Formats: sequence, structure tokens, C-alpha cells
Amino acid sequence: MSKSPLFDAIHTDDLEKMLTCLGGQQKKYDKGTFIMIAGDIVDFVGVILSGNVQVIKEDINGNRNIIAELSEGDVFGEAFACAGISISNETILAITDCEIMMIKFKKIVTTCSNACEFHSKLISNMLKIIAQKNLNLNEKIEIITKRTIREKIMSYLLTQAEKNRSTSFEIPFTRNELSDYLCVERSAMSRELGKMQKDGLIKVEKRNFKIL
Amino acid sequence: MSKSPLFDAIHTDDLEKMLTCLGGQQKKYDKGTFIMIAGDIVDFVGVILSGNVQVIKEDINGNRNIIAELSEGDVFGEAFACAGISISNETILAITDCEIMMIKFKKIVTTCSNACEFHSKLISNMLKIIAQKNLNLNEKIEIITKRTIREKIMSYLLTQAEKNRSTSFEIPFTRNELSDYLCVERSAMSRELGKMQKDGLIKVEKRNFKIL
DNA sequence: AGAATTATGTTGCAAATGCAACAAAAGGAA
DNA sequence: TTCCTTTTGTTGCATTTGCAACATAATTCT
Repeated sequence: MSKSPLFDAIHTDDLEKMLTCLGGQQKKYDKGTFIMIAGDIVDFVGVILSGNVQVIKEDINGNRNIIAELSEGDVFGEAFACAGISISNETILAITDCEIMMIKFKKIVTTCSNACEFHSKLISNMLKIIAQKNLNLNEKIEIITKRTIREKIMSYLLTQAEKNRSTSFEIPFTRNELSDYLCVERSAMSRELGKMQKDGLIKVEKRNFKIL
Repeated sequence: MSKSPLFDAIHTDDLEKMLTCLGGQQKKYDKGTFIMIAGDIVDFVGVILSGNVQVIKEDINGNRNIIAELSEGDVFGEAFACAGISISNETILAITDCEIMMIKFKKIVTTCSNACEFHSKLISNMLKIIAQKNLNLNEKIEIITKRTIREKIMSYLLTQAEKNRSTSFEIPFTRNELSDYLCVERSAMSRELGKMQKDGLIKVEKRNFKIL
């Protein structure tokens, strides 16, 4: 297993001790089975030790909507558990055979008596994970809030440029994924990317972008 | 001062002790002054003891964008501090005279020796605040991701109905605020609300909605 | 290599939406 | 009450966008 960011800066030896102390339960799920179903009570945080899962949300009409695909080291359920909303509205599906570690939320925030010096690191890791997600969500909202496709693209490219500290950079998305992220039609996005090049705003070559 | 959710379930008497232990610094800001400027290092969490502030983000072109308005009890800077992103890209402006409590992030996550039994409550409160924001952001993204205005409206109304456990409910927004939240033109939204009534989907009367 | 699959670009067209300008209604203040 | 401001609804119009259908590259598989 590759380590989860939840266990960052916690040595593997200490980790095992700590997990005992946390009462972490390790479970196996076969491909295609549900790890968690919308409506379930979530008083724990799930850590994926191996395998891949899908986070699914069903709308009123029963349409399945894949929110995310998670893999080794990723964490799920943390927002519900930490917000004190014990009932999840998401379903977690194992899309490969999986090993999952379930850790009760209470055990995480309540400092243990066994002088677990790593406990505070664990807590700070948990905060970091959620806060980071928070920033990512904010970033996305800032982008998809823009009115036109051109503005969305520009907004996205500018944040990427900032992250790369350069006006030339490679994006981590295929065209399809990018259009999903920006919440626009792929073809309309493609059209707009073309126009933006013609207008001399950007230069595009596959995943490589340059802002002019 | 009304208590911040950060101090939920912590008694006022204990709070003072704890704040000493946390090394919280209380500062005053005059109306119109900046409490924090984009680019500042944020290794603390700000709690508004009194007054109102605006969270402002400037885009590349220098356009000021008001992200939120916070008041007594609200917390700011927590996402940056907790994510370990020590540099904020937001500016905090005092729009009235303000009293702010600054608490170093490190002090929050590091359990103190003075047997602060409330410390773990503080941590769990912090987690709750950020996780709750997380869920709110997710909810908003789910809504504004929808393609058409009608779908956005419906999506919003359905979540409201769910929260109120009824198909009749009152929304907390004016039309303007609603259109901002949904990220659409007010007039276009108004037009669509009319159509939706004519189509027999909903019934609207000021802030009162009924899903049919 | 050859076939099949996937990713990307192109375009016509209808529908949706932003924008602007105005009208009506509601609420607040003097 | 009367005046003024704010909120909400209405509508014409130009633009943008989604959608569908197709063409062409690029990639993967056998």
C-alpha cells in the first residue's frame, strides 16, 4: 500500500501502533460491491489501501452521476463525518477489488491516552486534506462561475499559469476532461479554443498551452 | 460578542483559559482598513468578535470581486492556514470597526500540555466548520454545473425542498441573490421562473415556492 | 501492419441566454 | 401621504452555446 496523505509524516512503524489505538478496521470488498450507500450513517473516514472506487450521486430521477474516481491513498466520507452530517448522500462503489480502512471519526479527534504523539499530526493531516479540497472547490467555482466559455477557459489557464509560474505550461486534462471540468460542451470548447488562437490570445498544441 | 462556531460546546469560562493557552491575539481594525491583504502569510485563523468584513479577491485585471461578507462569529483564513498554503490570495477588508481574534494554526492543532480538555473540541469544531463549507461548495457546484437555467433552478429548489422536508418552502434569497447564486442573468431567470409556472412545474409567490 | 477504439476538430442549426432598456410593484423615509 | 429607492417582471435582439453528425488524427490492441 502507498501511504495516504492522511498518514503524512507518520512513520510506518508508528502508523501500525496508531491504527490499533485508533481502532481502524480493515475490510475487503469485491469488485462491483457497494462500500457505502447513500443514506448510510457515516461516522467514519474511509482510506483506500488498495483498489479503485467511484463516488456516485443519484439525482431525484435516479440518474447515476459519477462524481469522482478515487484510488490508493485517497480518503472518502471525511466531509460527512467531520461536518457531523452522519448521513451521506453519496454512494461508494468498488470498481476493482478493494481494501479499505475505516477509522471512526470520534477516535480521530479525541486525543488518546497512549501518548500518541502522532495523533496531532493525524489531525493536522485531516484538516489539510479537507482544507485543500476546499480550496480546490473554490477555485473551480471561481472558474465555472464565468459567463462565457472563453472566460472560463481563460480563467482556468490563468490559474494554471500561476501554479506553473509561467505562461507556458502543460495541462493535466484531455479535451474531454477539460470540457467536463469547465462544464461546457466539448465541441463548443474546441471551437472557442480555435477562435482564441486566431485572436492571438493563446497558443495551443495538444496539452501544451501558452498565454500570449 | 456572540460565540463563534469555532467555540461551540466550550463554556465561556473555559474559553478564556483556553484562549490564553492558545495565545490568541485580539486586534482592532478601523472601518475601511485591511485586515489581511492578498499575498500575506496566513498561519492563523481569524475569528470576528465584532463588526463586519468583506472577503475580496482581485482578478488579473485588477477587478475587485466580493466573495463574501462575514460578521460576528465567522471565521476566515482557515482554509489557507489548514491547507498549509501559507499565502492567501484573498483580501479581508473591515467594512465596519472590527475586533478580530487571531489564533495561530499551530497552536490549534498541537495539543497543549495544560490538560486543555476543550482543545479536542476546538479541533473538532474547526474540522466541522471546514467540512461544512466543503459540503456547501459541493452543493453549489452540483447546481451550477447543470446546463440550463431551468435545470439549475430545479436542482436548487429540490435541495431546498429536501432541507425543509417539504415541497413548500421559503428561500433565503432575493431574486437578485438567487440569480447570483445560480450564476445566471436575473432577467433570464425571471423569464424561466415564469415559464416553469406556466408549465405547471412550480408555484411561486415572492420567496415562497412549491414544487408540483 | 492492420483493425479497432478513442481523442480531437469542424460545422450547421435551433435553442438558450445574456444584455439592455423599460415598466410595474413594493417598501422605506421624510 | 408623497417621493424616492429597490425589487421584480417583461421583451426584443444579438450572441453564445449545446447538440448532432461527421471527418480526421492519434492511440491501442492483436
